[in-house]
Amino acid sequence: MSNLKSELIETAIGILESRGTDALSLRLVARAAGVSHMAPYRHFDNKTALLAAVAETGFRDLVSAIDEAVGVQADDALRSRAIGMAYVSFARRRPALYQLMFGPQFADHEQYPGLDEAAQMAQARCIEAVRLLEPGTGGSAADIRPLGIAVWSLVHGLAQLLIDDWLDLPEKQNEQEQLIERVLDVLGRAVPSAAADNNTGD
Amino acid sequence: MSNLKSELIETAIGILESRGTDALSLRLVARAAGVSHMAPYRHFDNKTALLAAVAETGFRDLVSAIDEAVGVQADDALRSRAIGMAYVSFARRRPALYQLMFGPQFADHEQYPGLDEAAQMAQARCIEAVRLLEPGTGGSAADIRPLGIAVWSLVHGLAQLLIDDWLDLPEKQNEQEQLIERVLDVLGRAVPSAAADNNTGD
DNA sequence: CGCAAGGTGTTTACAGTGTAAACACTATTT
DNA sequence: AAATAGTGTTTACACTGTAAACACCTTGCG
Repeated sequence: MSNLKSELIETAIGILESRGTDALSLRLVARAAGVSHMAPYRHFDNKTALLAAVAETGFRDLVSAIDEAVGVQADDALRSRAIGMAYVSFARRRPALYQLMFGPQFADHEQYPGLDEAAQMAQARCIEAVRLLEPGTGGSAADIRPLGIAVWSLVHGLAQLLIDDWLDLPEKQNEQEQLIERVLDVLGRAVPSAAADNNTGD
Repeated sequence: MSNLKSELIETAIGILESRGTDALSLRLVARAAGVSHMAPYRHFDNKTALLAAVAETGFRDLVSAIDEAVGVQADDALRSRAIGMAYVSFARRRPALYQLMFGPQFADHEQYPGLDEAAQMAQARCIEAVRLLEPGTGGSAADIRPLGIAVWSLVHGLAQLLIDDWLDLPEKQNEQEQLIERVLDVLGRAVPSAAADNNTGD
């Protein structure tokens, strides 16, 4: 019963990651899956809908990657850092997928509820990273929002800049990772103090 | 003297901002400029090259917007914040252009030197924002790098998330801006302390 | 002057794309 | 047994990026 649908998604991911975004055409996906070029339309309204399904899978993979990395760490501060690192690592490991996930194709991504939900789960991990860093502030849920957004923004922006090679990194890989850690730690340092003084006078 | 070349760039920007990225085809640009669909090839190697020229213009506009906004402010801290706000405002004002600028089309953007140079100028503004926030540390140029990257990442990521509507913002526009300011201020708060302790023990 | 050369634009042609329409087969429901 | 819904196919169309050949118009040089 419609094993084709998920097979198309997997095939699409395969093409995306092996031959790049430009090569990802509906017809190629169909051909690679061994069906006629119109078969995908029985399972997806149009190309964008297939891409949305691919992106949703991507978000779920991202969340899994974060959760795995975090599960290992015991200390709160380390777990928080691990979230950021896992996020960025995922983006670097699967750049084409990541770009698709945040691509401009899904202008009104509320049209794709699964996509939206999966993305919110990713965002939730960023908010969690903030919570872990807050010493013991229980109730100030309203003030945590800008911090959560800041974490997501930093981590997402860094991922984008890394993927698109806008930063000129050191060659050695461990130096690269050290630099990335330092960038992430900038926010890590900002968060606790932020919890202390939450109203900026302006 | 090839007035067509710049006219194609302007026409492309016009189409991009009025009808969106998907509508931006070489043939439409040519038609809108009143020439045959092959004329652009006399001035650009291919579609990507035209898009690169468009993106370069975008980066220059971004830098101008930042410089204008900053020129008004006197206080260092305010100028630093103004840089971030100008950056994000630009992205929100011209979303399609901004997406193109950072789009995945220019995989090896070193192939387009003008693009790369213009983008580096934008990055320079972020590094400047960090310098302005540093009280009086003169020589620690090496330590400023992660901070500059963090600023660029934050500001870029926030712009992307805003444009693609991943954040659910408050309706009122001044509340939106206040939220954005708070997000940017998170880093503003992190930077001075970062200058004090530059080696994270790990 | 004549004429080759190069720059700029045009027409024609082609393979590839997303998608609409009509059709075929198969399983399910009534 | 007959109607229906689901899943796949073939055919067709408008549109895309780009290659090739051709026309024109300037410019420099003998």
